[in-house]
Amino acid sequence: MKEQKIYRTRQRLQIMECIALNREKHLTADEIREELKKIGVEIGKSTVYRALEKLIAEGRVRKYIAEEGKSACYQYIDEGGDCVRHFHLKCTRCGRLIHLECDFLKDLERHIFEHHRFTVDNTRTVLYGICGDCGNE
Amino acid sequence: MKEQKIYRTRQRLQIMECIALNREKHLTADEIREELKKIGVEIGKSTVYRALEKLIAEGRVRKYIAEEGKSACYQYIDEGGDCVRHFHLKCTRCGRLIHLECDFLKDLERHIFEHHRFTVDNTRTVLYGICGDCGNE
DNA sequence: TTGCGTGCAAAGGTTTTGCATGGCA
DNA sequence: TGCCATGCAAAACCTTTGCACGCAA
Repeated sequence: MKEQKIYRTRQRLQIMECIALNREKHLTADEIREELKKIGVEIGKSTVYRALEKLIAEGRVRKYIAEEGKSACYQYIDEGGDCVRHFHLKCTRCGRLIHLECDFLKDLERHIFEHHRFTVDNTRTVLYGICGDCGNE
Repeated sequence: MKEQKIYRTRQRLQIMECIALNREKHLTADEIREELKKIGVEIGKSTVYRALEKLIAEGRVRKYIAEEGKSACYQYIDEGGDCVRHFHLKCTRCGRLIHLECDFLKDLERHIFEHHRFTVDNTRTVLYGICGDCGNE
């Protein structure tokens, strides 16, 4: 099992920059291409998908399933930030992303590790559901 | 807004029976067709999808979306039963999808609802991480 | 007889892959 | 120079839709 070198290509840097600039939103693969097109940059579809794949593997980008049937969304993860530690809840109705710092979730991690031999990675895990505001309607 | 009549056709009954027999698993639309083919029954793709759609609307079947792009899974809901809901764990190394039925997760749902006003939807939530087998290497 | 259901093929949409070419290190 | 990356088109995938025909009630 050997590590593969990762080249810093123009495309990869621009995709990364685009996501970092839009860190408060979350973009689909195609929206990333659109954003880049606005500033005169064209990048092939497959390149975007392949770049995102690597960024997710590196833990620099988080992938969301926005809505069924629709395309996935991607969002920048601030390095060293709190997001690496806490959990995320995403409302499937309004799309809001809630950052959750809570000891109960640490217990969850421990429980799953001890009883089910599985180490949860919360940089990739998102809990989907309905937030309080949407549930009250 | 008027109710639409629902006919009890051969296909619908067989699909329902197939899901009910496999209640401890969850099947994709195509797996349902495969199962039926084993006993010499052939049902068109679209029929299966359309039947499942109605069964979900009736609350007789639950749909799980483990991963975007991949096929959805369907599972029978026991009437009056305990609603054996489960969560999914996915190993990001070997790709294995683990079905987790565990009371701790019910506690998690309750906790998040009571303390954070958020209703977790376990039909589309997947916890990512490293499974025991991969972690030991 | 009415109108919902079926099944085929085709369409739709997102993501992946094959392959020749390009470019980082 | 040796690989990895790119980009195009094509393929792969799951799901939905159009339409003529079938069948439950």
